[in-house]
Amino acid sequence: MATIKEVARQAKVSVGTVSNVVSGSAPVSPKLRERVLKAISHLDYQPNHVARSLKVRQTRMLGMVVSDITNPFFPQMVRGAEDAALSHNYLLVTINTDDHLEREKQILSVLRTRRVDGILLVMSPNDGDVTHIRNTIAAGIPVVCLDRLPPSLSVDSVATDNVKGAEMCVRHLISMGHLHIGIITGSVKLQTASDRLKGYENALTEAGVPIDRNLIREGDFRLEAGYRLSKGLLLSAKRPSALFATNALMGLGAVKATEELGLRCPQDVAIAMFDDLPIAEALRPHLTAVAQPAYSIGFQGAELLIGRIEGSVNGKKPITIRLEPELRVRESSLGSASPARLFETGVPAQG
Amino acid sequence: MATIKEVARQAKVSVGTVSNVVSGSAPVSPKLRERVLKAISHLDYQPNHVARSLKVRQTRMLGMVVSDITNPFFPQMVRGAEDAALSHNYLLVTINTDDHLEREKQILSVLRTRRVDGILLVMSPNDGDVTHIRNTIAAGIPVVCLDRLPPSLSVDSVATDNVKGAEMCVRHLISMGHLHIGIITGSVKLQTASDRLKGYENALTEAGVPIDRNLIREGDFRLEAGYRLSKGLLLSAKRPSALFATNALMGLGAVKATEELGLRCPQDVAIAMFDDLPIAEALRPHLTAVAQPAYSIGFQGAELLIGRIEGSVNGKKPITIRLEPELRVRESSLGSASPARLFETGVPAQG
DNA sequence: TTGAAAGCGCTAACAT
DNA sequence: ATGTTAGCGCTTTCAA
Repeated sequence: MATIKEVARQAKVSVGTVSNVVSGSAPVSPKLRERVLKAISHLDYQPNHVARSLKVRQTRMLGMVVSDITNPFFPQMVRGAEDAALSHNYLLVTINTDDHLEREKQILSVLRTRRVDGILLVMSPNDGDVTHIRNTIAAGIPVVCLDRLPPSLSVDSVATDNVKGAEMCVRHLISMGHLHIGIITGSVKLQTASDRLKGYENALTEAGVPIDRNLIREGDFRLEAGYRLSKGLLLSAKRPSALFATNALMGLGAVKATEELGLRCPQDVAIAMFDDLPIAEALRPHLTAVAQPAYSIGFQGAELLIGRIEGSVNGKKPITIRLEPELRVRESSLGSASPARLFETGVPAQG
Repeated sequence: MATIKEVARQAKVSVGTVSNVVSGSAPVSPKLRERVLKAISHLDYQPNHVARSLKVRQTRMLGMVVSDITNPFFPQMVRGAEDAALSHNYLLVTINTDDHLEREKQILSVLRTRRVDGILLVMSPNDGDVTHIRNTIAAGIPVVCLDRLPPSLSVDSVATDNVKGAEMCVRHLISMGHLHIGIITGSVKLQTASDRLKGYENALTEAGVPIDRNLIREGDFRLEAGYRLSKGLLLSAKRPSALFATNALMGLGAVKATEELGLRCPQDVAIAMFDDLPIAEALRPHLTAVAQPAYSIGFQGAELLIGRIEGSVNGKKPITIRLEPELRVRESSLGSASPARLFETGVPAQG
């Protein structure tokens, strides 16, 4: 690979002039510019960005730490972040943690050593152990948290209003006549999960329906957990007439469990979930879902981060962006709870 | 951020000694090592990987160029590549092209300027215009092509045996009594697509079924195209009794079209597709699919690439790895073509 | 075993 | 407008 020196020699100019031609940071006479350009194309010269990074002390790289890109919620978010990053000439480096805190710590350390200019972080469940994040910020690397929020940390963040989304969803189920609504949730250590649970409780409470702890089942945000917890609920003495899954994978698990038990959706059990799938409408049952603006979360997160990096956003107070969820009602929740069915399964109509 | 110099000063040793402690590349006496370690933790020193990269002329970064991470086939592949990369201490930088050739060229140029050590590439449709890839390789950056193969380029590659996968799938449909099988395919400019088409034709031919060009519909690998092309086929005079979708998104489009026309799957029209979805078994109808080892493609691709980079793999001849697809038969293809139905739609049983 | 110093390829300050 | 040069933070020879 040719260096700036070789280009300079071939064009019979100084390296400074070549640099000026390449970066346009200072005027160069047409004659010399011509010669430089010719040498560049002749030598197939590509500036060494590593050397530049060392000199100007910025890599124009952003770290993106997600739990698992194979979870269909994240690719959209990553695309949003990538589009914003590239439009500002940053490169996005995405790494998965699988929600392991130790891995997250290690990755943050790698990103520091790599001197990324900033980090977009989807936190792992952490029990308040956030010193690694604090240290990263203290080392001068701005961090913007996406999707999940750190209860005990003052940091910029972009996320959906999860309480509200869950409220909308559960209110809808109640309006369809369901009073016995099971919820399957990921780790309530994640504020995402606890907020959705709170929304569920709010909606029930405002409708005067007492909270039944038996209807609340906690696992992780994977399909398998959704399947297992749903099965537990559907086989319990007081079978719920509706299931609220707190993310898409758990929702699919609920569908699988429902099917496997020979129950019809929505006639026997209604299902609604947090997160919509891009492919949802192509599949049966058409699932009622709370759509999150995943792309926007990524995009706005990256914009905010870049604002911090470049100083256009300043101020000590953390910036909190809450995006609006959208309820998409589809057939999976459209069967109303029928007293007859409730009677059959021995569950008396409540309220 | 502390530098190696500050650590050296604080530990009262030379920078060379600090370097040796950090990298372990030369022995250091316990006494000095101790002092250095203390200074490092005291200053929260993180070596500057950018400076190291400049000096040793390797970034330990791999570029991963995919068409679109929101296509559910790719996240698994990326995970495979990431796992392999991280285990060898490489960082994976993933970028989307949306199958735009111009964008691919631009990204390859960015990756060169960034001095990545190697590139994993899922090519865009290119009409044989591969000089940008050739140039990248000529510049000393090894490239391994994944999933899609360059007909006119001698380069390492890892992909599924697409001909075979399509053959398996179509043979299965034939064995279920289908002789009038429609195929919806992405751009046949991609060898991936043309190979699957070839497999389709092979299976028909070996069964003595003549190829009907009317049953072959070409679009791109997106859901919308799958939907549109399927609708066209299902509304045509000779409605096929089975649909073979050449990727998952097109398959979902086919499901949507089938539903929308009030046709039952598999009773009215059987559906089978290339690519399995991790979430497939949670959804109705359960789709018969040719599963590709996406994770393996990514993993083995990265291993091969790293082998090239580090010289453990050499030899001028390109290495071609073909992985075996696996047919997963599910309910969407289990209805056999009934003569009665064929009669209804005016299609006489053939063969 | 340790220290001193050159140099990776670039930018930017300074001199001309 | 152009050339010269110091220096970004590290690794690695070479000498001691």
